[in-house]
Amino acid sequence: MNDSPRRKELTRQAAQLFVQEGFDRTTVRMLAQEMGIKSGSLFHHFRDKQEILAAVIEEGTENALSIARAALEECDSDPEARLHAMARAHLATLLTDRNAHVVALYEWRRLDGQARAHLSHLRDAYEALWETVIDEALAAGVIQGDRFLVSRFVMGALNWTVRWYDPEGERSPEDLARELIAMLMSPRA
Amino acid sequence: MNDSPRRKELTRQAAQLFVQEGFDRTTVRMLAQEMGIKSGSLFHHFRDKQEILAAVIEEGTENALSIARAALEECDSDPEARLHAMARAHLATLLTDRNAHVVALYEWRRLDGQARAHLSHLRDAYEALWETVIDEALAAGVIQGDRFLVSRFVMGALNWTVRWYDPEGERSPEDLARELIAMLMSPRA
DNA sequence: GTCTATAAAGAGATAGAC
DNA sequence: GTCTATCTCTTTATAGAC
Repeated sequence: MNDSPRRKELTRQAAQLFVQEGFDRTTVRMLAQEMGIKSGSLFHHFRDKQEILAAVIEEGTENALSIARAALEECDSDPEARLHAMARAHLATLLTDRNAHVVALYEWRRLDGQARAHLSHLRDAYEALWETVIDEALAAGVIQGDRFLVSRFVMGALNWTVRWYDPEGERSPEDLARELIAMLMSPRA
Repeated sequence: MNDSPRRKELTRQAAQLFVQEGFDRTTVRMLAQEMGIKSGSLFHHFRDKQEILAAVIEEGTENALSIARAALEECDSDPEARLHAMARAHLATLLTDRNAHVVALYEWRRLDGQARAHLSHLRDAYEALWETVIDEALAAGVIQGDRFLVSRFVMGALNWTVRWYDPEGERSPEDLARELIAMLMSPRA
């Protein structure tokens, strides 16, 4: 529809509700209330509920991608440091930011075919970034295994943290990232 | 309500739909059609839709628990073999059986408070089994790290396979289990 | 145990005034 | 850009006949 700051803000608020309640259980009336408007007004900003979901997922994936890229640029080329940076960036968008990226991962199936086609290149770009960093680590021998499987196992371990991580607990997202990478590392040759 | 074979069969069919569509998007009419009855008749077997979900999740967790226990009994006490057995059992119930256990993991949040209270001991028992096996592996030094984090990372990597595993592809669930455990193993001292 | 019929509530979305 | 009002459809669940 457009890209106004207003729409961005509404998208951000929608993301919060989608995480809390799930997309299916979030009604347009709940969304409107969160945004401080009436439900009828919502459709001035978005064509339908699907479009809100697509906006949230686009925002969440773009954000994750740009944060990951920025984190990699601050690294030198040490494969372990780059793995670590990716894991920290991923957990930051999932557990600290705690919104749009979670929706992108957990509500992807609720996108209709058209939105999915439009957004899959973004998701693919993010996953490709992970695979690149994992390839570097495999090539350097700091981890071992199959590139495809390792990347999916690592992303799975990270994505599932959403289900059990307690922000009030003692461990920080950074602790989690460090422990996960440590768990994967092969011994120094 | 009861434990008839009929109810078990209906529960099995409900599980399939819940995996395909998600709990929220599965209507009682879809459930009834899958079961070959009319929607009104459904409420003779289950008090409400919530009770169907609770039945599916109970069935899925009990099944996962008994399969994991059986797999462990076939092992000797080698910690690596036991880890491997747990991973294989877990993936078998998720990817081969492909039903109730998936619902238990992915629709837990949709349970109401009462059902959650009633079923959490089952889920805890299953997670405790995992933690025991991981403890043994930590004690033997075949893996390293924090017991709590390792078990959650491993379960996360396994649970997320549901999202990307292709049953028509070249890799079997057994392949996945083997690769995951290999990825975790520390070098022999 | 299953059916038909329907009640009651809630959903997404639209129209037109302001 | 937001409001009120409302349409239309779908949802879960119930009642009572068979």
